[in-house]
Amino acid sequence: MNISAAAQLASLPPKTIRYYEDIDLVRPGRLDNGYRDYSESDVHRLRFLQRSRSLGFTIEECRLLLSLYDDDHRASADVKAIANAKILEVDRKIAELQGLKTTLSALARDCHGDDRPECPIMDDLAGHHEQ
Amino acid sequence: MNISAAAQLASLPPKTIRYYEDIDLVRPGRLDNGYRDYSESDVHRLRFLQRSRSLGFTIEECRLLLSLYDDDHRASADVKAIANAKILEVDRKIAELQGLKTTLSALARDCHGDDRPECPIMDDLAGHHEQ
DNA sequence: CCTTGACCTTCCAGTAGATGGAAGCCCTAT
DNA sequence: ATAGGGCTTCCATCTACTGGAAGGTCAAGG
Repeated sequence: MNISAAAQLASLPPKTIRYYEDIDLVRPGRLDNGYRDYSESDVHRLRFLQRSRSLGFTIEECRLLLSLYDDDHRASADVKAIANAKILEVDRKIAELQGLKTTLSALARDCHGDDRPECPIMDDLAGHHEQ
Repeated sequence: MNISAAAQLASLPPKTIRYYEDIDLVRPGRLDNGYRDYSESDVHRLRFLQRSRSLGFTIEECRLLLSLYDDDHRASADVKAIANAKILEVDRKIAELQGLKTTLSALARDCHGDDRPECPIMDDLAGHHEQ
């Protein structure tokens, strides 16, 4: 499959996909005419990248996550430890999004749609969980 | 409060906080000696920025969200519409994180901690929700 | 067969969002 | 008064793309 089909499936611009190849995150095959040729599994990687990047993971974090699947030489114990660490991070992000949603919902609820609300929501703006 | 105290409370580097001032996201006062002076409400803004940036919202999206609280001239109907749109986005992000967590949990579970798992999890890597 | 248009390629420049380091001022503490 | 750490500004660098130019490829139509 060519790059724009892959782009469609992965919800990523072709430019970004080429960039991911430059930095060795994905290694599509090439056709005789020089066109990149993406397999199903390449598209899976790309979708994974799209998802985790849009959720605030850095490229290097994504590379690490992908390496969990790639690296046959990595000890399983390492894989497990890294995966568990990332799960905690994901849980934290979910909690933060839920806090954000609470803030936004309060704002939407308090807006009658015709006048400016009193909104002391600013107090809540930053969430209340200490870290 | 000076910049490093604010940095501590907001979980942001001082450098980033100065940058956010450059691009007019936060406007701390100044002491006579030229030092920046952060109020509680400045720190709230910064925490909010830290939170939403780390969750994948762009600076311009953050600016929009903050403007919901700032702009006394914006119609309430607009605030409500924007807040509701962002709530949908937040819900989508939460769902994606839950998908990511499922993937990572499966990986951690299938790793016995001593040997390489069979892991056909690659199939699941990109999540299964079409967009 | 040849052109037109929509692909694809590489390369190089520019943007967004920070981040690092130098040079110098401020403050407290010995 | 001088050593330390914190603060300031400014400029360079980095990450993660994004845009555009210049040119090759391919399927469709005249």
